[in-house]
Amino acid sequence: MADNMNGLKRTHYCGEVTEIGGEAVVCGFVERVRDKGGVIFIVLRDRTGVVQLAFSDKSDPAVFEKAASCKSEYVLMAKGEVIERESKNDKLKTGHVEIFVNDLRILSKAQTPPFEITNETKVNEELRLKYRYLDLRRAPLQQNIIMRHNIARVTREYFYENGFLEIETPMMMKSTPEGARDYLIPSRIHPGKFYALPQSPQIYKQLLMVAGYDRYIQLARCFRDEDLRADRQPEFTQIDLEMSFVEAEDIQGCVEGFVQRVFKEILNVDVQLPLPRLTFADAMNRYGSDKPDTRFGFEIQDITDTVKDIDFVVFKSAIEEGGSVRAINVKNGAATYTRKEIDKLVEHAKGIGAKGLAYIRWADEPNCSFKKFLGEGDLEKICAAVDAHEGDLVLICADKTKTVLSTLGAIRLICGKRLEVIDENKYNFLWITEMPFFEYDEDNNTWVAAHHPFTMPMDECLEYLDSDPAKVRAKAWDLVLNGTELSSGSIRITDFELQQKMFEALGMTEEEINAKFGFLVEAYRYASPPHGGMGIGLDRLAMIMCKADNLRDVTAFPKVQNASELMSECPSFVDKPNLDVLGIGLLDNEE
RNA sequence: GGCCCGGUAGUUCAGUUGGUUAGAACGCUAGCCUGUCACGCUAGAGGUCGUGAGUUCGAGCCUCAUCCGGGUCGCCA
Repeated sequence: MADNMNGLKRTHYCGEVTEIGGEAVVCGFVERVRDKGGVIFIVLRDRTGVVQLAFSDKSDPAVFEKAASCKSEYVLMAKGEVIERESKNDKLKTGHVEIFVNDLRILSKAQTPPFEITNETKVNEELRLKYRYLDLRRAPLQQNIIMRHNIARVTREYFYENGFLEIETPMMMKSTPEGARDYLIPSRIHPGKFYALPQSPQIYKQLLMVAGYDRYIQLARCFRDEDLRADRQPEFTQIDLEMSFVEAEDIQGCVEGFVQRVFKEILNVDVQLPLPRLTFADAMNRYGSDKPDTRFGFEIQDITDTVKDIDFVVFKSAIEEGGSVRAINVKNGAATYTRKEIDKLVEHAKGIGAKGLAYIRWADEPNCSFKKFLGEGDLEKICAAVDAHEGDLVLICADKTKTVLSTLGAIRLICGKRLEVIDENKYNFLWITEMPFFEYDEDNNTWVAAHHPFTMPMDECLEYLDSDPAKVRAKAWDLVLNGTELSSGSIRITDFELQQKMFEALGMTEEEINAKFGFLVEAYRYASPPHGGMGIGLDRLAMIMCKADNLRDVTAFPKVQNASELMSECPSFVDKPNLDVLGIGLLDNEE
């Protein structure tokens, strides 16, 4: 039988026992037992830190014997006098004190855990996720979860102070199959009908503006049934906001104030405002990405003009087909790349869709992979064009411009990481503006909305809506932090006629529009303030602020790559009666 | 769905051209130790080498399939 807590009340958290003298009652988990024979030390841990308990065989034998029986991860409560340690441990906040225990309660015994609960761990993540509740005892993970709490707290404080109302929107809503796949919820009362979990509260927050709530904020759970990545979980939390009577700059200004506040308060990092801006077109041209990491250089340079007369078929055919030749100059001693490493980069480029990479490696002298096609002075011209010097590696890609940019953008990131030129203590925010309104869908030869279909086109682009979709830019923008898309926002269409026209431009028939979004179009018939808003990825923000490299480290109970949870083993089959009541039969897996 | 990486005691890893009884560290168990703090010392237990098939006199190692996990491309309006 375990002991109880009768007669004891916690007076201190472990990490807060710092004052010598007086009595303390602490609770927590056994981090470590050091049994010296006549004296025993137990390190006790809770979420605030650790404190050392001391026991002697000269004092109460019952207490001493109980201390000797303690093992890792037992849950204890201990009362005793806070005394000075004979020799101090400078590594700990409580390293100068210990509690000389006169009342010890073993509240719960633990079986030996499947892995050691230590701050640093090399244990396979699969095992840690199966026993997530044990992994979550580890201090680094607890600190991440606590930091995430604090980010959420500061978020609420900031937006409340700025006049935002926190309003909950439904988790069960109408399925709108455009964009990401919905998670569906079958309806028992309406057999054959389904609710969807929200991909975002987009429509509801717009309707809150129609309803006159003016400023809305919600830490909204969102769900997308798509494949996972290190920075993508199927369920995630968005700092969702919407504002009335504003232009893009007003929303951006509000969010800038928020990031400045949260970085100052949580990390004591000063974020300089206003944040830098880059148009979407410039971002693509310079970094080959709509979410560039600007903490390092290696920018993409267009050398089409420089190489247009060189008799190298790879360059020639790319240019003739309307593409371009572009290069990145990988500095920082990249010429030390071995042939094997360069081959690997080329393979990677091929994996992205490029036909290959040409290169100039300038170790002792410029060594060029397409030397035999070069004329007198050509090499010098190319080197001059990209400012190449000894020690540099110039990687060149020739193809359709879109392919060239995405390839070099990806290769740039790989080189940046490999050469360790990225300052981990830097926080480079960047607004990406003037996003394209449409994207060309090459599979179906149609234009599709690059954003949700409620996004307002830029005023001067309205005339091209029908005639030249490629020219239309949106009143939409992203906020990028260190190469991660943190946030996305737009001004919404509030004119029902324009909204109708947008749906039509996206190829929807009137019937489809009415069936899917009729209630939204109708709402705008009753007048609406001009409005817009943003969604800020709370998980990604926490990930970057914790210096984690995946969302699992800032999510208490994350899913793995196949969208299952290793601890509870969900998703799971359900019994046939439960399916019957929903009117659902299965094609496969029926036994 | 494609590509890349990984899977050997509880954990982290080593394991030679394919060759005797598969090792180490930590953890665990038992004992000793009055000042440890990654405590120390002694002894011990602990393995279907992810799973299945194949090649071979012989497979942890080679081949094929498959499962699980990670990264990434597609996908994520």
